[in-house]
Amino acid sequence: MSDTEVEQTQRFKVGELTVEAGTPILTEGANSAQLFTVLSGMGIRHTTLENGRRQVLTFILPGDLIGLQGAVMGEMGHSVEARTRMRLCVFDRAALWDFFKNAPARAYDLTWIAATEEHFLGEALATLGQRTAEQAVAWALVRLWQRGVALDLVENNSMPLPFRQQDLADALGLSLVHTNKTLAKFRTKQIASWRDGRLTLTDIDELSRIGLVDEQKAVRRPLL
Amino acid sequence: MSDTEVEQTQRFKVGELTVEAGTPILTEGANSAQLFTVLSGMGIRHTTLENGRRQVLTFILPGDLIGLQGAVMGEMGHSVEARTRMRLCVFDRAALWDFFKNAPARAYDLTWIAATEEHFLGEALATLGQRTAEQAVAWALVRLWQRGVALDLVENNSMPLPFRQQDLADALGLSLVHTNKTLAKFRTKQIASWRDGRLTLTDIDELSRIGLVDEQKAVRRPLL
DNA sequence: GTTTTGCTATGTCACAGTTAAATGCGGGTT
DNA sequence: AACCCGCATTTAACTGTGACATAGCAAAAC
Repeated sequence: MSDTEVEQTQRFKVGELTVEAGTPILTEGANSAQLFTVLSGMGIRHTTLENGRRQVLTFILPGDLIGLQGAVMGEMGHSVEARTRMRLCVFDRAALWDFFKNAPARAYDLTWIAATEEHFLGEALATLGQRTAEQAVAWALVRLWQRGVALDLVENNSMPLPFRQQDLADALGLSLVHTNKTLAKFRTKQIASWRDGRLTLTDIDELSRIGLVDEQKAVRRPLL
Repeated sequence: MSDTEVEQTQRFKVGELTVEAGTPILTEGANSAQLFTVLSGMGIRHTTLENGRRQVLTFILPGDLIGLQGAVMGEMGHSVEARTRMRLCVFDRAALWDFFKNAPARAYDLTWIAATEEHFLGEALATLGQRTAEQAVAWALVRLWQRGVALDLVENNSMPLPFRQQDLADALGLSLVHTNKTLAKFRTKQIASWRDGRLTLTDIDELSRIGLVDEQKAVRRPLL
């Protein structure tokens, strides 16, 4: 971001917020008055069907924008929940329109962010629809790993991954048992190990091959 | 759209284009110089995995915007293909930035459109992940029906649906055979009938109940 | 008129993944 | 020390869906 862009963004920033793990940040169906950029910490976006089943839409990592959908559509289509303590930069929704009028470069970035989220959801849709369970778990770990690399979260072939196995299962439309078995298989084969809230990759090439990921770098996207 | 908005949009319109059924409009991986609004006709957005399997991301209906993702991200993450003859309103990608500078209201609508697409993909993801095959097919038919109603395409409880069963199967991550069997079940139960390129709904309430759809109206969104 | 092609329809069998239940472990609480 | 809770792990039984094969039909091509 250029100095001008930082200044423009700072003008719409209301403040910062810290939430503890487990805190609901946004609620499906509610009308939210704020958007947030994630400064640190991790969380999930999820939605619940009438049959009580939960779908995790995306895992939230630092740099992600939260709440744009509700801001422009008037009502949140999903909920957002913290999985660790999170620090958030808070933006006022009412200022969104001023943002478009006074900072077109930043507004363009917002559309870019929305398009990137859409692209990722499309990739996830293709995963659920056309990858097997093993391929899907591999795909998810590779994608999370790539984000971790981009965020400089990786040390000694390991990065924090403070989610539950049920979270990954609900993201991929798998049962908890099958997800557990698949992760055990990767651990046994010494490809990847996820335990104690950390992901360790031993063989990124093999995991990418299993997940049918062409190992392109994480998609470039702006921050708000 | 107000008169001013129409004028602003018209200034970025390059022209109109008619494509025949089967024509690829945008290609995954390519860099596209244009965006399109669908004036008439139908198509599909799809992507193909390394294993050769095809995922249909969305069905394209009149009013949809095509190519925004490629325009802001620099490269199309999926392909777009006409399923019938389609008339498209063509916008120049190079003019997108001017759009943001000179018509903030229209730029805001673009972000709104992107957020709406994202919301739909989230709902589709939840369908693939947490609905059974029967529930998924019912969900898809209800959502297509609702769009048909909003577009005034429905006559005598019937609307055009010029897609193949393989398209729906690939949208829901199901096999063609299973999709065929499920559609047959709906026909036998006299809930819905899809044949000869037309969808006829006999019992929208029952289909909604099966599909776990709360029958809210189609999400409101702007046009470009 | 015949053949080919694309799509839809149907039957059968196999299995990838689900469901239900039980167990183990570590951390927190009493 | 004992108990409780949340999460991970494991096992067994089950099934929804996929794969395969075959057939029918209409339109297009020859």
